[in-house]
Amino acid sequence: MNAGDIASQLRDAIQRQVYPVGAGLPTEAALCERFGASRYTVRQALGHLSKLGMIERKQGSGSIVSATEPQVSYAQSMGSLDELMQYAKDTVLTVDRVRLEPAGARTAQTIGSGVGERWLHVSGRRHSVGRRTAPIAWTDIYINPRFRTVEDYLDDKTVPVYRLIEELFGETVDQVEQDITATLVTGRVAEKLQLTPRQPGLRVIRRYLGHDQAVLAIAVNIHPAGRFRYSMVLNRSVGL
Amino acid sequence: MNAGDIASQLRDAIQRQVYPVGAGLPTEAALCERFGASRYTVRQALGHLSKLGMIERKQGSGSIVSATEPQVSYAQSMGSLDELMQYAKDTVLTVDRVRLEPAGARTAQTIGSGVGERWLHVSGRRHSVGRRTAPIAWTDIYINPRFRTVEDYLDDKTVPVYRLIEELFGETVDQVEQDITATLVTGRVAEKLQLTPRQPGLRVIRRYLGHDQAVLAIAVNIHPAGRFRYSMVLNRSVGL
DNA sequence: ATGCAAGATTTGTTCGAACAAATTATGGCC
DNA sequence: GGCCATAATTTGTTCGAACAAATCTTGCAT
Repeated sequence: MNAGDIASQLRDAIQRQVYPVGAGLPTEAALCERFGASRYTVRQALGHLSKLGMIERKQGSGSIVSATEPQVSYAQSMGSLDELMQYAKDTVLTVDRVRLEPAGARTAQTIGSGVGERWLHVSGRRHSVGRRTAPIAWTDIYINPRFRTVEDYLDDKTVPVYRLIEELFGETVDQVEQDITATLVTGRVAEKLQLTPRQPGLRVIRRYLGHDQAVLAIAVNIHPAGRFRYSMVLNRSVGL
Repeated sequence: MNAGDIASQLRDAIQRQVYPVGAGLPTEAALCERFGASRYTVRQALGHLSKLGMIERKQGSGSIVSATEPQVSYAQSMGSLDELMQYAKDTVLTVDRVRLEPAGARTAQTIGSGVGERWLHVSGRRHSVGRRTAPIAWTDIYINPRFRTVEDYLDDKTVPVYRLIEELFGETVDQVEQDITATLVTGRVAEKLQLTPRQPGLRVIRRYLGHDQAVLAIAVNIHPAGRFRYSMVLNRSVGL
């Protein structure tokens, strides 16, 4: 009997509650005898179930059933943060203004900072590279004052700000929180985006968090309808 | 030398371009000799590098270096499709209409079917459960005619349609494609959502794909601004 | 030179064995 | 009974070996 078959049979047994959740599985030695397989093969099968999240194994103690169904999860296939941004490689940020300014009440709410904290505020338009088209987004970036010296490196517009922070300060972005809402594009932003006012748009807020959950930077993007679509593909994956 | 050390040394060698990307790694036998380890141990180390996405292995051919750095990926933490939908558990779908109707040109474009194909079209409003609030979405669901008999099971409104298909037909949703765009909510939809016309909204299209990339169903959700926010948290992870 | 078949190479899978490390059970001592 | 050292149990890791499956190489026949 090969590893796959053994794993399959054990999975069935667990689902038929031959081994209920919380109960122990037979020992490796016992399974070897039952299936007439070597310990290597049995261990491969058990390792598979473990990866599926159906059992937990503990040295010296044994294996216990932790779930009756594989812990499926849908993982977004994303190789890097650039893919999260999707357009980073093909777009250029044209900086309109850079200022170290105190957060107003609404801004503090948006970026989760204290009112009056002086974060570096970078704003500008994001264009497709190469072609002379209307901008695809208006961007407001709020950078933690700890990293305010990135201001001097904003020339190279193809490098995302979060990457600048990573490289210049040795920080790593460990987590990104992203919110997407619908909004009405009006006033100055509509003008900058060469848009007739009161058009619908996508408001994408990204919070870049460091290893200790500290906020490194926040980017607020306003995308006019029709110029941007947020796509993702989620694959069924098992375990993790 | 143990498996971890071997993996670590090979990783260093790859990063120092002793084995450049595209080039082949030494064979297992050679690595056994070099590190004075058994083939089992060497294979464990190679398997680790493979999981990290740094090498690709092919039976009969050998291992080639595919990347100089571990392929870090930002994985969306999502235990199930219900989490992708986010609101499934706390909302109820009130079905307005169910019809087997031929796809028009625009609908066929949206759902990726042929014009004239008769898909089961379910439309309705999605409410928060319990409270008498304005609906948070207008939903159009297009179901592959293969599964049109789910029509008889639509009563239990808390069960998402994709789950009905999974359970009734033994299908599994292997992939979900999701597109988010901004839109203007007008006409009949605005009315059904108790909305003054020309409000901005979020248009979320989800395509549920089976194991052979076959389209099982498509859901189009229109969320009025302010009543819905699409949030996600992405964690840095290595390997996948 | 070309094409194909046989052989060599390389990774994939399984076996039996041995020891290490962690946990649990046992038994004696107070 | 309670405590602690010891033994037994169980999983973790590694070894050497053998064969299978996929790929590549070689050499022969045409």
